[in-house]
Order: sequence, then structure tokens, then C-alpha cells
Amino acid sequence: MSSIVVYNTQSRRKEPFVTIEPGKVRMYVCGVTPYDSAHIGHGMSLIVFDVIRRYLTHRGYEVRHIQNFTDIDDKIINRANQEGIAADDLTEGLISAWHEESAALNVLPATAYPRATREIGPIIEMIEGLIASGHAYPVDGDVYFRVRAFPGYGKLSNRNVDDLRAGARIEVDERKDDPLDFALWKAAKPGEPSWPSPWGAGRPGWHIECSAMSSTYLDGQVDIHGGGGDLIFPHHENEIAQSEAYLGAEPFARYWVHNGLVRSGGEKMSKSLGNFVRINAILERGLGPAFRLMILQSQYRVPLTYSEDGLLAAERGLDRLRTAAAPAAAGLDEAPPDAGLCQLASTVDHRFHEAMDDDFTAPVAVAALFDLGTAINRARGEGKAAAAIEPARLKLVELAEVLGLDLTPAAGVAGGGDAPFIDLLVRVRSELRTAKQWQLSDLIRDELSNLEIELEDTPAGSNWTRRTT
RNA sequence: GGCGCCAUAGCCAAGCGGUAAGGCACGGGUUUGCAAAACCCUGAUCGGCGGUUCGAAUCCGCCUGGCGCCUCCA
Repeated sequence: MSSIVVYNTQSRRKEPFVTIEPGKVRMYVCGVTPYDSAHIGHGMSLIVFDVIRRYLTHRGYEVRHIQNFTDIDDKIINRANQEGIAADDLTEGLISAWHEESAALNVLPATAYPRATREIGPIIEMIEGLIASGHAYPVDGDVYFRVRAFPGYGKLSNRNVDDLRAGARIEVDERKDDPLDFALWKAAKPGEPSWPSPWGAGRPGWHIECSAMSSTYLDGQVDIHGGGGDLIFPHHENEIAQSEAYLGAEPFARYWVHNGLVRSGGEKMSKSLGNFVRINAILERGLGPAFRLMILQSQYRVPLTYSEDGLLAAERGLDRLRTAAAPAAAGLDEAPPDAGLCQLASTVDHRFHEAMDDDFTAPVAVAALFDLGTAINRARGEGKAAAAIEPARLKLVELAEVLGLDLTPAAGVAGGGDAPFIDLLVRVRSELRTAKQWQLSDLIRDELSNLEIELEDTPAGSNWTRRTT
């Protein structure tokens, strides 16, 4: 079906993509702990895995895409207390905002969005299994995973347990058998949200929910398990330990896929550093598509350097692609397809798939799209018939869509309550131009420009757009 | 201290042994009533020093400068 290769964090090399079930992909992507609004680091992860999912689907795979919400943990409890609301209300609001923003970024909905708090049953079942097999032990209402009972511990993040022990800066909990052991279940403190369990009221630890949910929703082992690079250790390492110990099978995930982290001002962008930009701040300016293009223009595993200039640069590039992808204003005429353009479209199609097959190297695929766009614009400039260009144009739109890049004109072009007045001014100006009243027509253009409205005169008439800033 | 990653034109960024993709910006031009958009032209020998090779941005070593993980984090 394909010759796709995927970089696997665990082996640190690209491997041929072979799924558990032929033609089907089980993909689990670690979502968020909703205690604050989403920033563009989350946006990058969202888009990276959306592109992977879209491409695999395009390649004929049936993709089951699960994304979770870890909707109970210390940060959530703390934040809810600060705001004087219930943890549930906090997470509910943030999750619905997440869905809205995700949709606005043109991210396809996942197959399912399980939440930790709604999967307590499977989580408890898994913990019981781990205790029964000697991989975990209860202490005073807590349950810990016995790291040294799992020989493969450290294989994902390439660490050995003795180095970890030496470097451990964690405050040592004397009740644990070993400082490395981590919590599967935490006993509830007074006033905390809790669920009944064989060990008393409590809540799941951080890592167990993903192990339980991925197995529950994807039938045990998975093909792709993804997330940001900052999840490799300890989160995913611990997931492997729990899941493989519980399932008695390996690998838990065939391909560990991690996106590079967004950097801002030379540092990782994160909530804890406070140097983040919210996704919403980008969406409000209509720059969602530009943001996606910016992400596509760098390889997903490499840290992304984010800057305002970079975002605007992507917006300008996107505009050029949109110009190329725009349907002929006057409709299609009679003309045979242009041979040269068709040939280029075919070459671009090939380059596109070759690049994406090779570990989803979108920057190269996008470069091919730009070449096609330039050729289309050139052909139009040379006066070629719209029908002659149409096949190439359709190819451009088709391939952009595979990447989730929407090339329809920028949102808000004709929107806004002032649109009728702007239309009127533009019409008056057209009359003035017909009468060669250039001083007045230029005045209107300049004044509109001061109001962030840009005019563009074409043989077919004048168009206006709102400037993105 | 342990484990990794990165350093390519003004900025972003591909490249994975065979002679530097693409985007943005700048400058020149075509087009335009003038603009805008679009198109054309213009720019780098790849952090430094050694080594391997017929041949290296690509492999090895050292150096310098960044970054990530080891603690919550997409």
C-alpha cells in the first residue's frame, strides 16, 4: 500500500511503517491536562498529528485517532481552588474551548476523546492487575509502580535506572520501596475530588490514565503513540512500563512519535516559563491557516522557532498560494489543459508523496506546492486560458487539503458590519476611475488603507480585503 | 553529574557522501493611470580546526556557541 517510513523515538531511527492490522492505524496522542488555556505549543502538537492522521488516511489507511484529556491532577485542583470553583467546572470549560480552538485550526476531530475521570473503572482494573503480577504495591491508600520490577525501564528515553537514581532530585518518600517508583493511585486528601477504590478514596496518578485509555480504546497495543517531546520522560517511559507489564506483550507502541517543542526567544515555550502565546490570540487575528503553514514549513521533530515575524511571513506565503488556488473569477472557458502545467503538476504530486512518505517531511512537500503555485500564477500572467490551468489548480487544492491547508480566501474578507459601506465606497471609486478622477479615487484608496482595508484593482473590477496585522 | 539534540544566506528552513529545496524580507525589472497583487532577475560553500574519501553541509575527532530531558509541561 505504501512505502512510508516513520521515525521511532525508541530506536532513534526511521523504520518502515507496518501496522498491527493491515490497512488500519491505531493512533493515540497524549492530549492535555486542562488547567489553563491552550498555547501554540499545544497547537503545534495538534496540527502535527492532524497532518499525520490526514496523510495516513490519504494513503488509504483507516485511522483510529484517540486523544485524551487528563482532567484530574494537582494543577487542576490547585487552579480550581484559586478560582473558587469545582475542578469539574474548570476542566469542562477548558475542554470545550479546546474543541473550539482545535476545530478553528482545521484539526479533524479525533475518533474519541476519553477523559481520565470517566475511565476510573479500567484504571482500577489495570492497577489491580499490576499489583497481582507484583509490578505494583499499595501503601496507605496510595499505589506505586515498582520500577525495578520492569527490566526494560528506560528503553524509550535511553536511560538506565542507576543513573536515574544517582541524579534523582525528587524528595524521597520513605514509604516507597525505591525512590524511582511512581504513583498509580493517590489517596485523597480532605476536600479533593476522589473516587472509591480497593485502596480507599483517591484518584489516578499521572501516567496510568493514558495506559488504561489507549488499551481500552485501541484494543491493547497501538501503532502510533504520540505527543510532545517533553513527554518522553517520564510520562511515556512510565506508560511503557505499566502497559507492557500489564499486557504481558510488547511493544506497547510500535512507533513513538514526538514533535519538537515550540521555542520562543531561544527557550522552550511553556506554561511554567510563562513565555507562551495562546492559540486564541492567533485565531482572533484570522491567522490560524498561517500558523498551520508555519508549522508545515519546518520538520515536525525539529524544535520550531516561533516569532511574530515568522507568523506574518507564513501569512504572506499563504496569500500567494491562495492566489494560485483561487477559481477563475469569470468561470471556465474552452481550452485544452496546458501540457507543461500538467507535467509539472504530476512532478509536484510525486515530490509531495515522496516527501510525506519519508517521515512526513512536510517542508519539502510544501516547497513542491509553492513551485506549482508559482507556475499557475505565471501561466495566468501569461494570459493562458482558465481551463488550461484548471487541472494544475485542482492538484494544488487537492494536495493542500491533504495537509489540512485551506486555500480558500482569507476569512473575513467580506465580513463585518461595515462591509456594505466599504462596498459602496469601492463602487463609487470605480465610477471615479472610469471617469479618470484619479486624485479622488486614490484618496479613497489611501483612506481605506489607513482603516486596514486594502484595495486591489483588476481588469474584472476592484476587490478589498482586511489587512492582517 | 547523566542522557540527547542543534549550529546552513538578513530572518525561517530542507538537505543524511556526488557538488546548496522552499518561504519571508531587501534590491533591480515587467505589468499598472499610479498602486496593490502577480511574474522575472539578483544573494550562501554550509560555527571553527583537523581527519577519512576520488569527492563532505552531509562520516569521524576536538573546540566554540545554543537548546531539551533528568521536576509539572504538547
